[in-house]
Amino acid sequence: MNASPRRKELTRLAAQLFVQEGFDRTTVRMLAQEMGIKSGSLFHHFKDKQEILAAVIEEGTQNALMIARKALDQCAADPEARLRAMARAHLETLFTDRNAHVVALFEWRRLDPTASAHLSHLRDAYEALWVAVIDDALEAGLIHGDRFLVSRFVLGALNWTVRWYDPSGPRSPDELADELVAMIMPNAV
Amino acid sequence: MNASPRRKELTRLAAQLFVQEGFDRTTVRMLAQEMGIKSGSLFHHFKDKQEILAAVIEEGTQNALMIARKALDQCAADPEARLRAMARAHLETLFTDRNAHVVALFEWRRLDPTASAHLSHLRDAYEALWVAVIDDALEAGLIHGDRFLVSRFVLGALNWTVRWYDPSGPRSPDELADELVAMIMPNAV
DNA sequence: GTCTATAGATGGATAGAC
DNA sequence: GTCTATCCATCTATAGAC
Repeated sequence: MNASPRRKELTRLAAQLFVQEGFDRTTVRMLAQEMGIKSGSLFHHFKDKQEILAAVIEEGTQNALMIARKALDQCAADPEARLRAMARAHLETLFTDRNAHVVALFEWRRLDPTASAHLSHLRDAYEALWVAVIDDALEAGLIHGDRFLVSRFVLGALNWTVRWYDPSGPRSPDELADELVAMIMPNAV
Repeated sequence: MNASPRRKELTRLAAQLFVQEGFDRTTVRMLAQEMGIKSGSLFHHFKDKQEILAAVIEEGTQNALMIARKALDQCAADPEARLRAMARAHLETLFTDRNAHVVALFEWRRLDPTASAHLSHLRDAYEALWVAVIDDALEAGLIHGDRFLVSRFVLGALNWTVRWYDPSGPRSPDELADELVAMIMPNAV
């Protein structure tokens, strides 16, 4: 839709608040203050609060998709390397880029049905990327199990890091990703 | 605290609504209606909405702890069997017993600091159970990695099932748990 | 594009009768 | 222990001036 630089910046600030407080507890007054305007002015940029959430989630999922594609493009065809690259990319969008992807994952249910339907193809595209990479690893015999189950377990393990991992701690997001891959692929290096 | 049968029943109903709607979107009027009383009467049983959440989360964590302990008591000392038992117990409290444990996991951040501090020992006891079981599997050489990382990855994979798994589908929670254990322990049966 | 002002709705919680 | 009635805070969203 509308993707003015101004709106992009406002979306970025909204994402930050949504992660800190959760969507429901974030008021339009809080959003406006963070953006340096009054709450009434906010509705010049967004139709309503729902549209802000939709913008954040679209941004976050789009971003995750782009980062993952770039990561896959830059690495070899080796299934293990590709799996590692996906895990790293996922954590990068959660902790380095920050916020918007976290909102997409944890506040998806707060989208109204229309917005959810409109954005689901983005989420599906991202998950399809994962299933393809998992598939390759399965065919190469690196891991075993059902493609969808493995994908969802791995994504669950990665997503839940938001609840406990401190990116300013001793371990980098990349190391974290590598540890997860090592856990499910014990025969590799 | 107070654990009258009446309060237990109200807590159970509250858990159901909190899972369906989320804590923030659940109003005291909705809670009262589900309980068959008027909203004013609710405050005879609970000091405020926060106390309802605390009751649900205490119930959910307590329950997870009990189920897990019982499961461990009933199985052999074999590390693989114990890990499988823990995974099964975890999914059992999420999908069979239902609701209260889901609230404990997904709405913990909504607890006020006092309640959170008061309940954290329960959550810690449950996680300690996990770390101990993971530890045994590590020492037995069944899996590899850091004890805390493995625990959190596994718990993350299990917790995230709430977002996608349909317990009324073809796969039972026990089968799901077994698939996860197989994923990280590929050399076992 | 931002402001002030406020409408209109809904939320948590209380008081006091029964 | 439940009811009715209601207070009061707060929230989303709108209207119209600048």
